[in-house]
Amino acid sequence: MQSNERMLAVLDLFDLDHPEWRFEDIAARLSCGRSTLYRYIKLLTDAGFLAPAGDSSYRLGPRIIEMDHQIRVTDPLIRRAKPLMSEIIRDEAGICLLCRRYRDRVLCVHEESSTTRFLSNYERGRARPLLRGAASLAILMHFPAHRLSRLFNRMPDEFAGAGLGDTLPDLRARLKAMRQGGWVVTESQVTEGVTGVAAPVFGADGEILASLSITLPETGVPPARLQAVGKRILFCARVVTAASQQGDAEEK
Amino acid sequence: MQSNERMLAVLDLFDLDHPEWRFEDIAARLSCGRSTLYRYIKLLTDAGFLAPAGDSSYRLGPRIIEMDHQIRVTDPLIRRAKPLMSEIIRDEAGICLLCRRYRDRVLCVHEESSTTRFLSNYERGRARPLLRGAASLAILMHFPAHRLSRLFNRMPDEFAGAGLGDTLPDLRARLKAMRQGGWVVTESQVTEGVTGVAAPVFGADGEILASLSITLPETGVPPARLQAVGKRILFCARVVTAASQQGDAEEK
DNA sequence: AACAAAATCCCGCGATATGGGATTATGATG
DNA sequence: CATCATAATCCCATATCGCGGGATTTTGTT
Repeated sequence: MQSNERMLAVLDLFDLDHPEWRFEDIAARLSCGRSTLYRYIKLLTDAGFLAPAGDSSYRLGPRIIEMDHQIRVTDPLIRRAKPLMSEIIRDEAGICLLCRRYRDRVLCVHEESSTTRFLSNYERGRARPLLRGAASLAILMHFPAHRLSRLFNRMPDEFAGAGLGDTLPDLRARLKAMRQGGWVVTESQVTEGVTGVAAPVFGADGEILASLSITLPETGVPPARLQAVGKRILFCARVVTAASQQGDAEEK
Repeated sequence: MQSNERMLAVLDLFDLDHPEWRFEDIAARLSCGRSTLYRYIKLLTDAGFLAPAGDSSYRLGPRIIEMDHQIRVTDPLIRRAKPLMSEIIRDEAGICLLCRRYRDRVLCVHEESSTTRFLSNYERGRARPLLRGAASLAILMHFPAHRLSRLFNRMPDEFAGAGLGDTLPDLRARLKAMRQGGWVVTESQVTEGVTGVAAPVFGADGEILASLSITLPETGVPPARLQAVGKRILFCARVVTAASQQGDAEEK
């Protein structure tokens, strides 16, 4: 299996820092023959995944926009969480996020914002480190043991750097303490000057699936208020979890 | 070239009406061997384009969300139009849309909404018929002659049904009249009870590229107000066009 | 019309994609 | 834990086609 991988590798070149690629640069990066690459690009362009951007350059294409809309409208997790998230930000100025695991990161898959908009650079479609920020930690603290081991052994320095522990037992103890709190609170871990409050959402199989969080546009939030926000977020996360388990049961 | 097409054909199965596919149904639809299809699905899943949804079912995956975000943040057309669109809906209750050609339809690629939210079923990522609605007509009226001929000859009934003309000369005359107005106004053509006002955006090559429009949540809008809105939309569309031409010139 | 660059076509052979059977992994149940 | 059914992966030889550099055509600019 080579050809299909190579074609998908073309799409993998596009990211926030390199949103547009010239033909020759793609060819050089992927060590591809000219004819072969023109063939891949023609296929991807015809399918809408790439779009010509002039001067033998290409950008990601409209089919992606269309497919993202399909996800937004039909994804069961998003549909279950959305009304709760809308209600959350009715009461609290901030941005409510639904995030899920994606590779070794956490991806925001839905966002609801109060009318008081403020700058947050964590929005739908944005992937973030798994080890920082409430939305991520709410997922990490429920990681299955073997997965956690594997991850820790792969990047111990990152765990230490994030203040999560220098050893695996240390890490486990910290995550256990977080779990017992039910929800996570962080300040300025991802975005300066904000407070994150997040709780876990589980899938039908009982494994960690996502997190529901709110980003408040301030730090130094009074404990009583944090408690109230945390309880609300936890409550709503549990509703989503229950809906997922019920929804899956009904589909069988 | 067969294998890559077949793999992309898997992704083409997913739409709003069929957001989730079972393994056997994909296999039956695409007349694919089991091993082959498992291989495709593994590749697409590993790359993030598909996600397992339980019971041998799959949905579109997180990489799409991520790539859509990349488009949203980096696409030059969207970036140029966005501030103008934000300003438009500051003055007018409604939904401002940026739409572009996509196959034989028109796709909404960006949306700005005033705080007074109302139901519109035309949103970012949603493709619409090329022959109905202001956003579409603003593009159609500037279609190059040969393209228009080809399209008309492919579906004359649709043009007649949309009230655009029974013959090609008739159609051309109507589109010419629209062009001379500078912008297009439609009522309830796509969504009941709304008025659409749209103007064309051209690319650096002078060809029609997109349309900028606003959807007002009412019909029977007084002519004077329509005139003012139309002028504003046209002005902003011209700014985007000029910015595109300038932007492309600067990049050379 | 001239020219340069971009994109497409050509072609034969070596690489690999294929698919059905065999095997392994997984999840549910008792 | 054992059993069983189903889902997913592996195997393999052969049929298919993907490859890439040169040739050719198309496109855009002057």
